[in-house]
Amino acid sequence: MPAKTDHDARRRDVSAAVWRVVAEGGFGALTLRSVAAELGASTGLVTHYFGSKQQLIRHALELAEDRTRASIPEVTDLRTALAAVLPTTPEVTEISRVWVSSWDVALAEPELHALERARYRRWRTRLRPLVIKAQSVGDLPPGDPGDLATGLAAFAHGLVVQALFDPTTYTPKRQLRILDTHLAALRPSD
Amino acid sequence: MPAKTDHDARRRDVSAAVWRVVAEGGFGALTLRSVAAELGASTGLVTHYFGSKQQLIRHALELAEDRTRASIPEVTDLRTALAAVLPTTPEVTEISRVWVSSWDVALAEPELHALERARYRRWRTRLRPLVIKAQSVGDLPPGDPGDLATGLAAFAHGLVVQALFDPTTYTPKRQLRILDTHLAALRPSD
DNA sequence: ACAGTTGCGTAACGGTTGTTATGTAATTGG
DNA sequence: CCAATTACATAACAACCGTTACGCAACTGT
Repeated sequence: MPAKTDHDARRRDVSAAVWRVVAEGGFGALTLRSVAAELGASTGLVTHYFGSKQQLIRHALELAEDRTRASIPEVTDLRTALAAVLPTTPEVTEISRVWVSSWDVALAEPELHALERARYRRWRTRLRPLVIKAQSVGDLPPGDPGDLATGLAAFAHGLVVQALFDPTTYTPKRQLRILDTHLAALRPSD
Repeated sequence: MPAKTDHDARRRDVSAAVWRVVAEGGFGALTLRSVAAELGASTGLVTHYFGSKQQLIRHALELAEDRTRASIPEVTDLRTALAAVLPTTPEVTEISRVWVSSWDVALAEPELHALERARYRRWRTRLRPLVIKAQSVGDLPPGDPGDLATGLAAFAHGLVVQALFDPTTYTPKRQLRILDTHLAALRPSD
């Protein structure tokens, strides 16, 4: 019944083209035709694997999530968890670019808005035990771990945005230094 | 020679329509026709006052800057300066929405990218003396004031984003509490 | 070998986009 | 009063958008 080609492999090709388009031009540049052109194929191929533009956008966000997860493998340490989201490598820079870019469309469309909110909640939930651990060894002051996780996530993402707009100023080394001195400043003395 | 209508007043009308469009739908929704429709006028009127779409985008960013400046009047205190950018009022929420939304197009277009970088640099420069003052009275630990300003700006903007996506969780009160406990945690216990 | 299914290029469709030209009414200075 | 200028609606324009339909080639199970 099924035809020759490896469906999943082809889908991954389209998927990769979607990523390249969004990584370079943001979500404003994501169109069926730009993906097709990036792939050197026709729009028919794109619609064959992704029925509509909504699904393309959805898929781009899933890709961002997958790549984020892949770039942050099983972290048990707060500093590492925060350092992992900073654009200190081309890979993470690309991912960050896509996330920040997605906020325009995510703020406009209620469904994507809810998705992004859920994503943030998951991130803070993942950060929470690391915060508690850091508190227990005296690396962080006492206080609501949720608020602390929010603050640290905020610090990290805010730094991401500044680094994206000013990569010359915020070299990888400088980003990590700022993170480290920030964490050091948060450590209660004794 | 000139005709009847008050040119500047009319221009402000168009300007207000531009703001309403961007505040509600983000930069993805900013088109000549959406502005005209918002104004109940024709596209001819819009192009009469703003020649091209580039200028419309540019103007929307200027508006955001103006409103930001207007909502942060002559701040001499670090906490107030940071609290002023948090979306704790409808007005600041609207402005924040526009800024975050603008990052998609700002990351894509080199000219807007440079503008946003400059804007961030100005903000940090304005924050710097407040940081130094806070350090001198023992509210902030010693260290590079530039790095501290970056970190505090990052914290604030990161909190802005989370609050925009989760206003139920981050009520104005909670935002300010998170800010205050964060600043308190940064105070060296000498 | 043939019927059925899949892969995907081609292309048409109606709608929207930014830009530009045209027309017309109203105002003003001489 | 008239020539010049401005304000703006109307609308044409080519380009582009997402979606859909069509058609053909290639493969598969029977």
